[in-house]
Amino acid sequence: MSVGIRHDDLRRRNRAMVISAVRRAGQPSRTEIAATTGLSHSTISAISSDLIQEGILTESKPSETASLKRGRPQVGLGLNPEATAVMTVVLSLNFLSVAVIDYAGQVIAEEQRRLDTLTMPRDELIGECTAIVRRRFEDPDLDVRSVARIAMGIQGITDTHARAMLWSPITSQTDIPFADILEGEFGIPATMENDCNMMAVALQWRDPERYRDDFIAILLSHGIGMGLVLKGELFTGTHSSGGEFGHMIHRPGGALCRCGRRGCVEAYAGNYAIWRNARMMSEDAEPADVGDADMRALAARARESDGPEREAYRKAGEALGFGLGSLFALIDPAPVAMVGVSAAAFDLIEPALREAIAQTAGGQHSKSISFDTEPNELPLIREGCAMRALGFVDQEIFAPGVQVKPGKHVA
Amino acid sequence: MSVGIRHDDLRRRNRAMVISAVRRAGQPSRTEIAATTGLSHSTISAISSDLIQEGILTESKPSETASLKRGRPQVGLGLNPEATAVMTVVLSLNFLSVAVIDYAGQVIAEEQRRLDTLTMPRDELIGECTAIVRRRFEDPDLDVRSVARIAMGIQGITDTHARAMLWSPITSQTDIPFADILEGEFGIPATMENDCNMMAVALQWRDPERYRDDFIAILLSHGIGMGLVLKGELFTGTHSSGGEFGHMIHRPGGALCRCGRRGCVEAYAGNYAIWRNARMMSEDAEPADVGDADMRALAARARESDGPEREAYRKAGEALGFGLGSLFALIDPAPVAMVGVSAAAFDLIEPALREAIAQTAGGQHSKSISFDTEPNELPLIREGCAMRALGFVDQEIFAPGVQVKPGKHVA
DNA sequence: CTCTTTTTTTCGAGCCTCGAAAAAATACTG
DNA sequence: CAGTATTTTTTCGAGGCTCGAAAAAAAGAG
Repeated sequence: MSVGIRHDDLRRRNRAMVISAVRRAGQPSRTEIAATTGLSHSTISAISSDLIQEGILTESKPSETASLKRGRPQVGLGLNPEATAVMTVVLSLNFLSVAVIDYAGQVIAEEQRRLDTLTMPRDELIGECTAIVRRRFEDPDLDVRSVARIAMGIQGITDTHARAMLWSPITSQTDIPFADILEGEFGIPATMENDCNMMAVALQWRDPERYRDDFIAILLSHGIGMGLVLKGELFTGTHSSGGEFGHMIHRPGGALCRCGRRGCVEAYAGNYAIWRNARMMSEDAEPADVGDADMRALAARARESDGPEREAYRKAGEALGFGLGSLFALIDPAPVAMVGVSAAAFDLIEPALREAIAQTAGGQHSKSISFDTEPNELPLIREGCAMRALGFVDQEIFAPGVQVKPGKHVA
Repeated sequence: MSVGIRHDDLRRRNRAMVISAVRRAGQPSRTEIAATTGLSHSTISAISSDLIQEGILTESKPSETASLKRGRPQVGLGLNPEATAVMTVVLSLNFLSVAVIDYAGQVIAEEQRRLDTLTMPRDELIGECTAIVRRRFEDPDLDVRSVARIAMGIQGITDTHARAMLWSPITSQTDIPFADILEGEFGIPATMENDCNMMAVALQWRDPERYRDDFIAILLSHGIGMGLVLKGELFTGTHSSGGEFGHMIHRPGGALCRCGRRGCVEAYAGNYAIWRNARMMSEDAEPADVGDADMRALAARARESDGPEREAYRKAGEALGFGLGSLFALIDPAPVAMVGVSAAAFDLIEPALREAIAQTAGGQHSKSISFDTEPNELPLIREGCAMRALGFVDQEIFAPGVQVKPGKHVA
């Protein structure tokens, strides 16, 4: 069962609520905050004056929404950009990037770097990651002590506690405890996040109307990944980052997947699988890396004529459709965002995908399921990491100590 | 975002915590409750003396665990059986049962009845359900006003809010708002629960060691159903009861399922599917009802000789294995309880099932996944309904009013 | 310049939890 | 059998938190 509520938790939680309301709403007045949180004006007044005093919030004086109304004008509350900063590190295939983000969410410094992740030995890979972070800290413009959190995102499987990369397609290395490494190196709390989960987090912030309580973000790239939000919360597996949509079984004993098994969705819909089918290679052919440019050229050819390229995309759509259908049997249909280079070829994928879904339990709603596409995953992953890190800071700045004890579950 | 915590919520929640601790632990002393909830002894003392005064808890004097220790002996706190009562109604294929359960969880009255659910018209089906409940209320031994909740369980799909049956294999009727019907008829709050979810709830109470944070209950009967507990909480779909494991796609375009689609797991592992395969009928053959006795005879024949019967169970195991494998790709492996008549034939199913799982993303753990079997689902469903109803009562008795406002989700 | 309206702050009241100390209830000891 | 030690439970005052009501502040309207 979850633990009882102590008297001191009360303030802590309500402070959290106020900060979260401000981060979400932009420049809300105290009155608006009182309305959305359900707390009384007196309480909001007390909490926000504390937060301002502590330098967490700032009053953003007048102007803004031209006050045409009578009465005392509202004064907006905003996050103080200088309250603290966070750092994001995103490691993807052959590419490493880092960014420093202020408390209000603005990027204040960044650096990107190409490197050959696939062949790189373990130590070198870790070394590159720590080095790029170190260079940011050496930047004289940046006050080192202002960085309160590092969130690292990686393509691959991470553990539930967001401490380590367990497996990744971008390197042959496994089980790298990046969070511990970064914390040890820089003495700043760090987490290791799954790329697709961060995409989902970012979508939630980018378009809260559309991506709110339930939605799915699917990465269509070299591999197939998924970030899933259910009832407003990121869904993770019980041991790992979870949601290995790409490795649901599409055809038992079917095409060879990069993971070594057969018949996974990814073995039909990953870049290498589309490439393999478009070239009419065997379904057992070893998965090969395909560049984004090659994939775009492939899509162009598929649009031109009805040859094996188009058929390859059709097969990808079918695999994705049946996979989504099975998923929808479990969680009910939800809006889907397709992200990554093959999302730019979604026009080639969609017909077969919808046809497949229509044959599944999700089928009755197949027409109403809406798809969005976003070809570029990296900015999304970075945004997600930033929001995640800021979220942790929000929770920690106001909660000096006093964390819930690990309790048993509740009925 | 979720709503702020009011000062009065504090007591409400801590009262809930105490009641829940007592329901879970049996006869805990105040000291034990203080330990598990993390609240101070003074607080527990205050809350429990309130609860005793209100007739919700009782002090179960001494004896019990022979107090060999020095010092003042602990006095156990228990639920007062007379505090209130709940009623469960379970509707399954050709069978309707009702039970009255006291606040401590003991059955105090019950009635069961056979009826032909498949052919029964809508009004008659509803009429039978209300009539059996009415008969309980007419029992002079029962104080009508003591029943505070009705939980109805049904095989089939229910909506997220536990108000209505949307679809069920036991009748051709759809969208029956049983919760509203019972509330309207008897003026007592009611819910409409999915059978497999209730099985999962019951398992959690029966064996909290084994079935705690993450586990799966699978109903192997006429159809294939699933109840899923993740991170200690019942997992439901966003619109429906969710977890339609039986209708994940095993083989695209494959065998005909009772739901009208093709290739579902159920079309290979449901009773009718096993029967169809054992008789070497076409996979397109219309699903037919098979009695439990016939299924037991089939299993016996399969054990005797390696004929089509054994092959039918093998196919069922394969379908279940690949389905579980896909599920484990999404949620990580967890203990599984197999429930229902075909769980008694699990020895015939298990080899192929494990072989299939080994070929999937869950494969690396296939050996460590443990299966439990329970051939009789009805008692589980009833227990689950009872615990669910009592849980609601626990929440409502101490929370007179003051419910959280429907809020937006939190970061 | 005064009145009206709206936002924000102030202030006392009422709860709630906590820690410390007291009270209660039993086993151990000689 | 009386006194001591030990453990559980209750009591009591202190400190904090939120709330509602009223006051204060800051504008536009007339």
